[in-house]
Amino acid sequence: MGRVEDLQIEETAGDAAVSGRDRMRAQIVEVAAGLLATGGRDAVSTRAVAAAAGTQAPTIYRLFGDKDGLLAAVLEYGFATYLAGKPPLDPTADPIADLRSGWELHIEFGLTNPALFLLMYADTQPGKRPAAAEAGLDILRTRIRNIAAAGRLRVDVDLAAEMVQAAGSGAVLALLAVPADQRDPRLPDAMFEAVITTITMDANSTDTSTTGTSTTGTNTARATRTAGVIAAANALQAHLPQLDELTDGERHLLDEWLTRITH
Amino acid sequence: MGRVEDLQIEETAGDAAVSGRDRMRAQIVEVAAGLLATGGRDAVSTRAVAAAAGTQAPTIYRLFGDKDGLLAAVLEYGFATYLAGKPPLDPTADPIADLRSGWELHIEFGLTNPALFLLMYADTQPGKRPAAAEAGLDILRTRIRNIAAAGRLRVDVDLAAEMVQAAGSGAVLALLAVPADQRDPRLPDAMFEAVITTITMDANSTDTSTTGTSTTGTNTARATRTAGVIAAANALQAHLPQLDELTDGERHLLDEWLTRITH
DNA sequence: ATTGAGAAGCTATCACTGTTAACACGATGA
DNA sequence: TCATCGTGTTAACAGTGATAGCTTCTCAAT
Repeated sequence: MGRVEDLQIEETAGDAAVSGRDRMRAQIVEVAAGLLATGGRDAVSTRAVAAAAGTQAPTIYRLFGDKDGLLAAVLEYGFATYLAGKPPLDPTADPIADLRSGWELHIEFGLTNPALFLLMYADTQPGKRPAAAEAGLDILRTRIRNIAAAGRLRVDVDLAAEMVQAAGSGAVLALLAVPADQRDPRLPDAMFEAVITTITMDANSTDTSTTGTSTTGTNTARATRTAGVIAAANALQAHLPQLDELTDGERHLLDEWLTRITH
Repeated sequence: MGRVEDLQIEETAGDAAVSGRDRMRAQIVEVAAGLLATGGRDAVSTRAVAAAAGTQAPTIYRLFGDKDGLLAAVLEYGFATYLAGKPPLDPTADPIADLRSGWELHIEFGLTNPALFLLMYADTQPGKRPAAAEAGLDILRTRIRNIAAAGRLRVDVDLAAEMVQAAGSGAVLALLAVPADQRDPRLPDAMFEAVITTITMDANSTDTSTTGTSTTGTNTARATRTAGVIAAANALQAHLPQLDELTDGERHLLDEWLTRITH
């Protein structure tokens, strides 16, 4: 029998008694979040969490109802904690840049908290979406509404938000499904570019953007300039096995060059 | 600890014995697939599967190693079964239309088999992708390669395939996370539109236009393919001075090869 | 100050899970 | 004929989520 919990009790002795329950609740959530982050979902068992928090399994059920309640609390806590560690919200200069920052927030959250991210978007039984996912969607919806307010949104806000969220979760899932050293770092940017050009329209027909922060304009300009080159390289690469005019060695070398061009 | 890795050794043992084993294996997989479809992931327990298949739990471990092996077999079976019930593959008229049909195949698979879909794309522990997911990606990659062969692909094949897959899984996940009557039916089409306009270019916006694909003739397929090769080589040669990715020597050598191809 | 009520701790337990060991049966191949 | 190996079957082990029921403690009301 461990008498270790005396320390915690004395720690909270100065606080009000009502905070004892909240303290224990918070500690359980934090411990569970730690177990989830280090050991994945299977590491979060009621007994393991209770032991690490210095209590017993029934306490979890008294405070959270059941294990799903605990996981929901962990998800909410983890998401809120992550958001709290980030710039709370941008004022606003360019609404599309603001959306991009929200996008990057989501991507980074997924890549740094895979277990939480899976809980958030991929663990749900059909029909129910966790509150944290709804909160994330609200963040996107708010920023998209600013784009709409600027008169640059092509589709309705709800569809645009779902598209951004779907693109983000899909990109993160695709990245997570592959070893870290084999991930294509261009995927998130490419996905955002695809969605943003579909749901928005240019401010003017002429590119008046002077700030270098927006990579959209420069990338698009460069992309259209070299699109023909890349398309030609892709086409040649697709036909590579049929290039009887080249030797095996030449084909191999050409493949490397074309990959260098297209990537 | 599974000590059963001799699955492929007794392939040549006997006919009756092998068929008996395979029969049992197939029945277990089918039963497990049924349980997964009706009751979700939690309904697939070794005892439940064994009982429904008329055997005992240890049989599963002899045939599949462990439960993950069983689930992998179920996923493979479910995906293959779904594909078998669909038009096997299109010949080719418009490569983009072909990609769209592959896209719709994936979306429909996810919506009609949520549990399998989650197993495929959302259940993976970081770093490992199930074989069925790789197979699905290959379907997309093949069709995208046809777009590249037509000289209309803006980005490299791998990135394009990952984008399409990410957009598809993200869209399905977003749809599944919401009650069926609240789903926005425009989401999949909108996502495809976003991706396809980003990764491809219009047929007439490139100097490698392969309008010859519609030319008539007996050897149309092969003839147009070589025509596409030559067009791509010509386009690449025209843009040779802009290929900053290559050194002077490489550019010179590439020039010789392209000349050899086009002549 | 006593008391009563309710919250919390704690043990034991249930039904179930994945997984494995151990034994019995049957056919197969030498 | 015999030894072997695949298979069927039972039993068991270690954990899991979840509850019941007991004990202890706190604290406001009397």
